[in-house]
Amino acid sequence: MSKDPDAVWKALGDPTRRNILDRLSENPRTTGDLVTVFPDLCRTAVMKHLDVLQNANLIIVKREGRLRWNHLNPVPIQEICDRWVSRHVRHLASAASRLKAVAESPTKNRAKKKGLPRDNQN
Amino acid sequence: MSKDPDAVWKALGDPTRRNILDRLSENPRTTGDLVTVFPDLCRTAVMKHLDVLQNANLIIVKREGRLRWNHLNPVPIQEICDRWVSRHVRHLASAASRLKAVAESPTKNRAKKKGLPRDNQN
DNA sequence: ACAACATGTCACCATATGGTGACATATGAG
DNA sequence: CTCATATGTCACCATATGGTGACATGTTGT
Repeated sequence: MSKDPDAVWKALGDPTRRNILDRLSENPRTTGDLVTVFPDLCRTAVMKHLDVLQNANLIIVKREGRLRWNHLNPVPIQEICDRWVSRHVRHLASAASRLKAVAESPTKNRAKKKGLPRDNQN
Repeated sequence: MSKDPDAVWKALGDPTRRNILDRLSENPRTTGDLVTVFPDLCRTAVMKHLDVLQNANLIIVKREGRLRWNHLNPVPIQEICDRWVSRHVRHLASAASRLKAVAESPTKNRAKKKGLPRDNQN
C-alpha cells in the first residue's frame, strides 16, 4: 500500500506532521478542526502538511459536503517500522555490541591495524 | 540518550542518510569509505550527512589518527520506534478499524451528523 | 436567494537543505 | 623530511520547504 517509503519517511520528518498524525490516531478530524489545533499556523500551511501526508498515503481523505475528513492510515507507518526493524534487528544488535566494545577499549590501546574486530572496509 | 526526537526523525527523512545508517548497521566504516559508497556525491556532501547524523546522536564518531570511524548508535532509532509504537499501538488499532468502517460504508448512507462513530470534533 | 461556512488554489517569500569546489589542517608512509 | 592520505572548514548555489495572504469554489443553513 505504501508505494514510496521515501515519501513516508520524509513526511514523518516534520514535527507538525507527526503532531497531526498523533491527533488523527485518536480519531479522525476535519481539516478545519486540525487548523484550530495549530493556532500559530495559517490554514493553508496545515493544508499543505495534509497534502504531504496524503501523498505519502499516511492519511485517507473523505469528503462529506463541505467537510473534509482526514483519517489516519496506519499501514505505511507499520510497514516502514517493520521493514526497518526486520532489516536491522540483527545488525542493530551486532552494532550495539560493537559500539560497546569500542566504548570500553581506550583508543590508544589499539594495535595499529591488526587484530581489530572490524571487517573489510573496502 | 536521544535528546531530540525531532532531530532523529528529521535525519531519517533523507534517503542518503538512511542508506548510510544501513551500511553502518553492518559494520562501522571510515568516512572515506562511506564516500566511496556514494560515487554520485562529493565528499563534503557525505560529511554533511554524517554531521546531521552525529548531531542527532544516530552515529558515534571515533577519531583514530587520520581516520574517522563512524559507528551506528541504534538507541535513538529504537527509542523513537518504541515511543511511536507504544503511543500509537492502541490508537493505531482503533484508527485502523475506524478506517475500515469508513471504507466499508458508502458516504451517502451516512446520517447527517447523528450516530456517527466519531468523537467530539469540537 | 443570500450569507455563512469550509475548503481549494495560487503566487509569493524567507529560510533550510542537499550539493559543489577550493583551501586548510592533521596524520601516516616511505 | 617530504609527499600522500584523510579529513575539516568555508563560501557558494540551486532547489526544496514551511509559511503567508488573497482570491476562488463548493456546500450548508436560514
